[in-house]
Amino acid sequence: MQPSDSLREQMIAQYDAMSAQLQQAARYVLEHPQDVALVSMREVARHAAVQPATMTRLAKFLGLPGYDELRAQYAAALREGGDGFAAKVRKRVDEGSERGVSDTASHMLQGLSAQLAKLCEPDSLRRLEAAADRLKSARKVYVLGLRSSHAVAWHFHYVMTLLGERSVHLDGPGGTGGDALIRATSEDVLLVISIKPYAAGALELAQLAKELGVGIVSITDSEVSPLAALSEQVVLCPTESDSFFHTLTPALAVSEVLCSLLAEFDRPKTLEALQQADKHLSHLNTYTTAIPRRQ
Amino acid sequence: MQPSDSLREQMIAQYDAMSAQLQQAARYVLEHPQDVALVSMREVARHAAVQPATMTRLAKFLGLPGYDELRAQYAAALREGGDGFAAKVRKRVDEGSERGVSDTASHMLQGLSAQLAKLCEPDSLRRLEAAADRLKSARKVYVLGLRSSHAVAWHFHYVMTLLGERSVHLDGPGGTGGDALIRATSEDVLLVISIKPYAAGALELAQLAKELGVGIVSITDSEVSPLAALSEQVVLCPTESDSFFHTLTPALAVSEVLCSLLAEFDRPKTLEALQQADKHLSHLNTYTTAIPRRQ
DNA sequence: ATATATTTGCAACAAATAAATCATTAAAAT
DNA sequence: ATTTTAATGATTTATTTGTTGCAAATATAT
Repeated sequence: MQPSDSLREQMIAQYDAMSAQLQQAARYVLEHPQDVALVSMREVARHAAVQPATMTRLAKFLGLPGYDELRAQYAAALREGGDGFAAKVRKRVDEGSERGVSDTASHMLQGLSAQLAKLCEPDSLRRLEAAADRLKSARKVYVLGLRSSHAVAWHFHYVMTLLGERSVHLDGPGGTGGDALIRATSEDVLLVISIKPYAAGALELAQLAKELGVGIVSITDSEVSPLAALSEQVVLCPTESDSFFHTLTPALAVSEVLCSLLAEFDRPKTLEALQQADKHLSHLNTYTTAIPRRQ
Repeated sequence: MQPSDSLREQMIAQYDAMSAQLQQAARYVLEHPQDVALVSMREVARHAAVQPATMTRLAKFLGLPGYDELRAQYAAALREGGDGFAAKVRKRVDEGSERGVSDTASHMLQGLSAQLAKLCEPDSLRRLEAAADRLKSARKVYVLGLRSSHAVAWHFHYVMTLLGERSVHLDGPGGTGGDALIRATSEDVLLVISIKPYAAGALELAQLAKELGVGIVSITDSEVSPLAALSEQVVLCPTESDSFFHTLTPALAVSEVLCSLLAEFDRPKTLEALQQADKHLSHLNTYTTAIPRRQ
């Protein structure tokens, strides 16, 4: 809520060393931090009953290049306060000052880290829970994700398969992916993942499923995503990244959380299913720990 | 945190009635409410990749006299949300009352966030950079990831395809995935993703590739992973999670970073490739922004 | 295919902004 | 008491802001 603390403390500490007008300005700033962020300098000055120039002088007195920097600090503070949870992580991003070659990588990773932290906000958690509940109640879960979202859809389906849940991946060669919906009923749910740019095929299938009475749960990137209008439950995930592309990492994280919530719901059943999968896969020699010898 | 709700809801409700540019502006506003309150209109417009005039038009479309009123509403909302203890305390209370399901989710997400943050350590960054360099020098990049790692492999390959790079995904029906290695040479590199438990098939193929002289770059979970011994470059990613399963999220993040580093290496070429891909995909009507009409 | 709206980008505008400059005033020191 | 110093207020200047008018481009209807 306060600007990087150092500023606030500095103002208090140096308050006695200020001139009368400066004190008056500083006092107002201390007592109305939001105004500094949200209102123009002249208006702040008017409220504080000082000359506009005094605000500039206050900023310079504090060692800042100008009033804009003062406002920027208060704006940043307000941002973090308003956002709540992601605050700490976001701060680290700003503080990251290593300018190197691997800076791109570092920035990206820190950004992703912040985005995941942001998913911990109450609203997101509510949505996750609601989505998990809806999936839980389904007889069968169809999973759909085209193009970039394919990775998320597939992973969700893969994990659900290990769990023994009745998961069906809507994907197949020659555009036959949608065929599995033939026997879908209103007892089933379709989990569809789609982020901008939205693949037309995924939307068409979702639309079709909805007309069949299938419940729709979606992982998408916006309240105004075309998917949102079709869905009973929507989980939102950010996709912005410093790079040329949208990131899928938050979407994947969301899908993993959904898997977890579903698994957690009935732990004994989950454990049993996993043991069964283990046995099956070890019979097939699917996994190894040593480097396999080739003959 | 949201502007008196009515505005937000109005935007969502009337979203479909907006023109393309208006939608783009509205979308940004919805997703970055703080920005509207804290930075100038022109800057918001720049971030939203929209003309300044469009922001004014958006405000008028919503029935407001001008953009200033829009900002005022968002500023007022931010005041209430960010300012008071009240908001935060209320949030905490809400959170506390449901110490159940959403706690699992929150824990997982925070854990993932921390893991990504850890990937910013110098050692990881060095490995990422080295891996990117090695991939950069390759004539062709084969990508391999089986079972759970399939998601990561596929996503990497998908992005690289958009970049126009010569990427080949070692995957195919009926176990024919390895066939693409037939003409692999020492000028090529294989990127293989594998985490515990390691799929035997992936290791076999990697071993084969190595015998062909193909350079191996791997994303894996441990220094003592069987992959590490085969690889010229290894990027390590954590996979531990609170849930029953190993998490793929860090691995995916790593692969996205690698894509970024490769894309960043030759920005002009990247941009050209992306434009070409854009054109191609729009010819095919791959993407949509509206809900497709079904006939 | 043509005509008619609608949407979009551009450029110019007046208003407002923060900072810089200078003159005046008050205070401190000699 | 006078000089020196700092503080304050008024004025000016170069930007930047939000808005508007208009033409090009696009979509829609006839």
